[in-house]
Amino acid sequence: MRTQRLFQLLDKLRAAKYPLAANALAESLNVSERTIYRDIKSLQQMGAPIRGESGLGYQIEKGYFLPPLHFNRDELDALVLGLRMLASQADPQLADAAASVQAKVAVSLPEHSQDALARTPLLAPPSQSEKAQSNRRYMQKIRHAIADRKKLIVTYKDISQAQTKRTLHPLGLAVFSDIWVLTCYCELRNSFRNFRLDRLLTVHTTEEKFSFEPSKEFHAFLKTVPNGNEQQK
Amino acid sequence: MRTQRLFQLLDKLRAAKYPLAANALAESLNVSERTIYRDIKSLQQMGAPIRGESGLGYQIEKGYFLPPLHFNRDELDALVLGLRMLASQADPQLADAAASVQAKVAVSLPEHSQDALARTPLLAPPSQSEKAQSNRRYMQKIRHAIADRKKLIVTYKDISQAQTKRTLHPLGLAVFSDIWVLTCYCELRNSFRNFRLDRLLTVHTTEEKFSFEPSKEFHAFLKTVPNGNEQQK
DNA sequence: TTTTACCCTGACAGAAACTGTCAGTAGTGT
DNA sequence: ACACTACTGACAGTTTCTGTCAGGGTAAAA
Repeated sequence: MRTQRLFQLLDKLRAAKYPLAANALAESLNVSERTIYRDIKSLQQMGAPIRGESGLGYQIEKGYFLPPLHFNRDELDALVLGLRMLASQADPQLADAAASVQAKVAVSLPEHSQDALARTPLLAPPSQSEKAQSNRRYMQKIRHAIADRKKLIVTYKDISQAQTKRTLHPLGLAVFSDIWVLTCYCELRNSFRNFRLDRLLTVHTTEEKFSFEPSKEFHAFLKTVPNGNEQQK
Repeated sequence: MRTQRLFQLLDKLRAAKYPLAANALAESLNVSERTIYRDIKSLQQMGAPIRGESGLGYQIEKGYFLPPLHFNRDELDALVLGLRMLASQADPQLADAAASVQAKVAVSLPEHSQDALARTPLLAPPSQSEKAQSNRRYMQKIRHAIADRKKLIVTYKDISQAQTKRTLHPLGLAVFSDIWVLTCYCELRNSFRNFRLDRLLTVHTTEEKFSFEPSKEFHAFLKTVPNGNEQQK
């Protein structure tokens, strides 16, 4: 538990460009400042080159304990543009995560590649269109419900403008350029249903978890789709 | 406390030439065997390549130094979905690169995260629409020209269906959900011009390189765009 | 086949470590 | 002087960790 957090702390420090203050770290790791101070001390005692400056925050000597990752130019392009495309459409939390991935990968790269990362001339400007906004609206809630296997109660406006309210097992999300579709198992109809995120009127996460039933899982749904949509292996 | 011991354990395994049995490790670290089993399990979950064989003991793959990257669930989601979104629209070479990034990251991840990667229930099915196809058509050529700073000669069909042929300095690409736009400096007009990839009729890469002129570079173009499109912080 | 030498797991209660809170000191830059 | 931050000690409550016990496996030697 603590060990995990120590590694997370290291990761955050490595990824950060500027000094990080204890209170910021405390918040992002969901512990008190006091604990951060204790953790930092532990890391220092274990040899990590972390220095803290009053009024500033903590910094770690760069290059400390890094895994050797080697990406060629195409791979860097793919990584950066992929993350940018995601960030341009996803909810803020996921967009932050994308930035954090890029930061973590960046520090584990040779220096000349680090510049290349940020300067990649492949952009995906954040979309502020109405559709994009409504996609984002419940995205985070839905992602979490999928991950936690919590039932959702949603009201949905279908193509004919009719509103329906259902209890669902959220299974997965699929993106078709700018249309996001939530795949669910519908309790009422006893079958798989898909919902466009921009047509969801309300989404309520229940505390009730749905249990594992092979025939009602995402992979079962995918098998019903002719064009094997499973992305690469 | 425990963290310390985990490192000691790692050290002992690395230093040992022959397999070490749990009871020997227990004695040298002054804990019970049970604790050793638990510690080993923790290390394995953190990605350490330790294998235990009945009747023998534990050995670690040599050359292993440190549990490397750590991504949380959101970060893994961002990485995977970002790469999938990219792969759904990009040219085959870039799509392959995306797969390769995922593979490289996967191997540097703790065991339990590796599964999570492939099973992420966030998809972006490859788009086979006409528009997607025409986006892909010259994408690779263009990416390389941007990277190599080689002039392009293109014929383009603009909104009014008029065809034009130009010599361009390709500077960057921008993605707006399913529309890909190539930003260029146009030699003829002496200004920046944008071209939709799906409106390009022909693209020819010349061997002539364009030289560096700050006012004709991508970052100069970006400054002319009000909505600071530079991604991430 | 039996024995030996190990790996590995679950349960549980007591021990130890960790944590938040509070209260206070000290350094650094504006 | 003020704002902001690193740091430390003490203490009680909570969580995690540990050892013990009681099994179940596997692979090779005897």
